[in-house]
Amino acid sequence: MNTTDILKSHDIKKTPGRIAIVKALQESELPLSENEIKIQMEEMYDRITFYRNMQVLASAGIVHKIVIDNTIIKYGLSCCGQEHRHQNEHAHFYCEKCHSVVCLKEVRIPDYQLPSGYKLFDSDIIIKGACEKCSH
Amino acid sequence: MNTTDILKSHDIKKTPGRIAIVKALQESELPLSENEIKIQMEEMYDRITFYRNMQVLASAGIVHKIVIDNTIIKYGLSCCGQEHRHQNEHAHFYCEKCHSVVCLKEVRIPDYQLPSGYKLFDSDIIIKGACEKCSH
DNA sequence: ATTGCAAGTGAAACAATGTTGCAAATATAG
DNA sequence: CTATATTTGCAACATTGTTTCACTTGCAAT
Repeated sequence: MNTTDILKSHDIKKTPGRIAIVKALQESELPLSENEIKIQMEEMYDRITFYRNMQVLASAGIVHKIVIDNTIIKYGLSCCGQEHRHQNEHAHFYCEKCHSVVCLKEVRIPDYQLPSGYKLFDSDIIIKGACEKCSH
Repeated sequence: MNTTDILKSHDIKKTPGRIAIVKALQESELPLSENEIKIQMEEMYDRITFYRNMQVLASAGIVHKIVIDNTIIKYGLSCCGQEHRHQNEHAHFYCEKCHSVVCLKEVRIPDYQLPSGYKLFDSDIIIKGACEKCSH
């Protein structure tokens, strides 16, 4: 699906900032940080608009925010906007050497047995280590 | 183990700020936020010293930092400082209604099968939902 | 108990991440 | 093309965290 259609199919207005964010993520294999997206957006980038658009894109399920720790944050493109709560959850891998983040779609998240009375809405799994390139 | 001995056994100098932080966590069933600890510390609290002491206590394995998302951060007392990487890892539960955090020591973290070449150092699991009190 | 000094503290300044209010600009439906 | 609801961009603010540096303190050796 192209960038315009992704936005249109979620009833989100097609603005230059939003198109630039989605394009940057589509052209990248890996989730990107705000700064990496900012570089691609060049002079179009505005911090406040960026945060607001990220909220819009995340609520729509088009992107997901990956919080590695409170200072390392990445944004990943979800699969054609089909990523919502309770669906398509996947773990994220953070390489402590090259600081890249990878969506581990193939790592299935097991069913946790929560203590009785607890209700599960969502879960975030961050796996830290060394990626293929960095573990030699 | 009392507060003083915990610090002494890790070769960490016993200062009023550190004692106050560890005491606040010992007296609480649940992990606490900076602000909750600050309230207990009263006029002794100083932001810079707090962050520095948290780093010291975390590297020693006395406390662990729990990042729910980049704006909700809690600090939990580890079991007698025996919590280090690769050991005693446990998931954390965040109640989206009352915003409390619970260490889920009984939820075992399964072995993930990472893609080949990837090395695991550590993992953080945040489970979000409603706690016992809030799910009725 | 005193002293020396490494370690810890606290103030100021800075940095990154994020939010809110408001006036101006714009996307899109009709 | 126009109307209008949405979006943008600026200013200001909030939270979380770090760095530098002068001053103070914990504690071990005497």
